[in-house]
Amino acid sequence: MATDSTGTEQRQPVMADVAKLAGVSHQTVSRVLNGAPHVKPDTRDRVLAAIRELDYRPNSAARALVTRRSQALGVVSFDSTLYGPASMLDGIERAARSAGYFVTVTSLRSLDGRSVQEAVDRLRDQGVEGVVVIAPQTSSVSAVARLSSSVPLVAVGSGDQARVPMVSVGNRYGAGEATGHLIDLGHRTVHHLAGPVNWRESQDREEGWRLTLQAAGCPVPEVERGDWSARSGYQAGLRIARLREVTAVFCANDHMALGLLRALHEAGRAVPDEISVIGFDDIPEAAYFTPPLTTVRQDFGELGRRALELLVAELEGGAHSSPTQLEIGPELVLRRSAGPAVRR
Amino acid sequence: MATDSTGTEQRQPVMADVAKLAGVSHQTVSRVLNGAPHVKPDTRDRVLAAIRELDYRPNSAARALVTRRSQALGVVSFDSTLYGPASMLDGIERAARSAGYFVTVTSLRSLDGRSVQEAVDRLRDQGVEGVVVIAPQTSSVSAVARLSSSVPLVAVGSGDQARVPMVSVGNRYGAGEATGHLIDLGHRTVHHLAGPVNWRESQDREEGWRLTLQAAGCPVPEVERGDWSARSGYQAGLRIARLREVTAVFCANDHMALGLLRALHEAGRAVPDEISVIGFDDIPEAAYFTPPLTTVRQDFGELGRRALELLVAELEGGAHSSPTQLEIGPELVLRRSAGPAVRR
DNA sequence: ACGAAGATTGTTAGCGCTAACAAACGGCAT
DNA sequence: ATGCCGTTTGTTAGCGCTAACAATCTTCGT
Repeated sequence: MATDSTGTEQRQPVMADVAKLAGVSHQTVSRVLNGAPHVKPDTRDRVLAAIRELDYRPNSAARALVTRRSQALGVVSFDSTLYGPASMLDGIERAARSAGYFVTVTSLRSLDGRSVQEAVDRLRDQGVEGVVVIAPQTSSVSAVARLSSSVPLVAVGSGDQARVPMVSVGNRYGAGEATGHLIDLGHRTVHHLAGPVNWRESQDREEGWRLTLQAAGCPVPEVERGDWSARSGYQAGLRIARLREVTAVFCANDHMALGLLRALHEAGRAVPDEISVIGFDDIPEAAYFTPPLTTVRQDFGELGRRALELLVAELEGGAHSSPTQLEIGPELVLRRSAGPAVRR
Repeated sequence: MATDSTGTEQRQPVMADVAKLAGVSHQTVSRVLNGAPHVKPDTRDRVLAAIRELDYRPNSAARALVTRRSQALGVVSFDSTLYGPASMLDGIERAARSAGYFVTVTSLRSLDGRSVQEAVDRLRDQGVEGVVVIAPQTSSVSAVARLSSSVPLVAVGSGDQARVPMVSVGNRYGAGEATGHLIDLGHRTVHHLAGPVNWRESQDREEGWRLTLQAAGCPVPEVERGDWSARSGYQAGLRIARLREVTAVFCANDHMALGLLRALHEAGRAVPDEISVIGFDDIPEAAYFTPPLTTVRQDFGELGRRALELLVAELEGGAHSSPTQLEIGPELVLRRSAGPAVRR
């Protein structure tokens, strides 16, 4: 109708334009677009040709309005600058794309309950069909658990307390592996440089460490604590370097281990000859630390992928047949920063 | 109308429901929602109360359909696992949020023209109002330039060849600073560990290095080349360690510098006493390398933020008054990995 | 050759919202 | 009181698409 109003309209073509050009009804165009059955090949070809000729693009808002499906999923992430969250996001996005969804992200600086709730609401208002929350802190875990959300939601993080589907890594197990390895190496005990108290992953790793120590009958030393950053690891390292009895340290993540390594180096304490160090994460740089870092690898990408699969299953399956709590096993990667205890 | 069909409908409330409850027309509800003038405070309050009572959420698809605005922007990123892209994405998202937009991401593994074009198309089909392309490779830069896109588009990357608005860091300048610093320190010349040839940033940094060397009358040694990874830096380092005449190396990024540091250490070449090393990026870990890395800081977050501002200006300004090519100045950060040349 | 059962296409009615216009309501100058 | 103007509200049309159903055309058995 508008094609002839001024003659040179250059409005985006709509389905009706395609229909007219192909000599069919708009519904038939819709059928072709959606792969509906019962369209004569000949007709389909004409429609397709018309679509190409006009460079027609379906309007997603109109489709979303009537189908009530936006093809969009939301991700609430925490500081997506960090390697972990960034990798998970990446995994999520890839998996989403291959499942036919778009991903809308929103990155939080703080993970208190209100922020998470707000972010989820915003996303939901935008029409996402489901949400993945990258929720490592305990506060956010409980926030997620409390979420009065009307969208399907999956959490990636650590822990099993929340009442939402969640995929996480076996932090206790990984910490146990690392600690056990050091004990096997002959260390009398293993010190621990932990992450922030209010992070679930930090708690789990600490617990894994403690339990393993106890099971082996080793004394459980005081925990040093950092905030995940290399800087905090360095500061903790300064303290640890002064403790002559320390021969092995398990760090809750690689960044802190890096800082620790640096502090130890400055203090003239040789790694691994005097002190063994093990990290957690296996960031890509870990193999090039001085010395190369023995660490516990976790596959963040896989984590994200699984979370997304869970969400999609919930979205499309309807039936909640799939397990609602998933744990991915981490893996100890041996490098040079941990060696046998040597008594001098 | 549906509230009484089966009695216990639990369909999401729509504007009409709110209108009925507040005793006004749906248009008035719309007016309240959109802050239109000429609504009696009393009426507004009643509408607001009804909205709260029903927990009404406007349907964004319906709004997008009629307003032709989706409130969504797209980001095409390259391997958002890397620190740079991840930080830019983060900056973009934050800026977008505060400007009232959502961000839909799609992360590419390869940045050839077809992939970029496809990604932009996908995004556009989804209804984004504009797109930011994080486009560091030359192939993608030209791809972007060629993009037959009907959405406003801004690129973040390096270079000024493309015909699209772009924000980038002063790679030549930064490389010059680093190289100049080493020359000032008394080094006869500076070697260069470059990035992949087809990356624009790599080319620019190399050019900055070369020009500075030439300007100072220094010999320009053969370039070593890596692929940005610590691993490739390590391998290049193995080669460099054998070259006795090398006293200073400028690395095109921090990760390669890390690998180089490790190789040098293994080869027993002291940094900075025997060889000085400077990186580029200033990733958070750089300060904790052994030794702490002197490097050129670039503010990725700021880059993303600026790109988004440019896009929003284009979107909302209409008038293309703002400069269409922006460059952010990097900054040399002095740490311990670079020191005076010492002749022994 | 006739009707039933598919196959294929068209028609109609919204999805939930905003834009545009129309109507109703007040206040105030005359 | 009368009419004019600005304020406040309501009514009517779509936005571009899909769902549901109606209409038409084939094909085939008998």
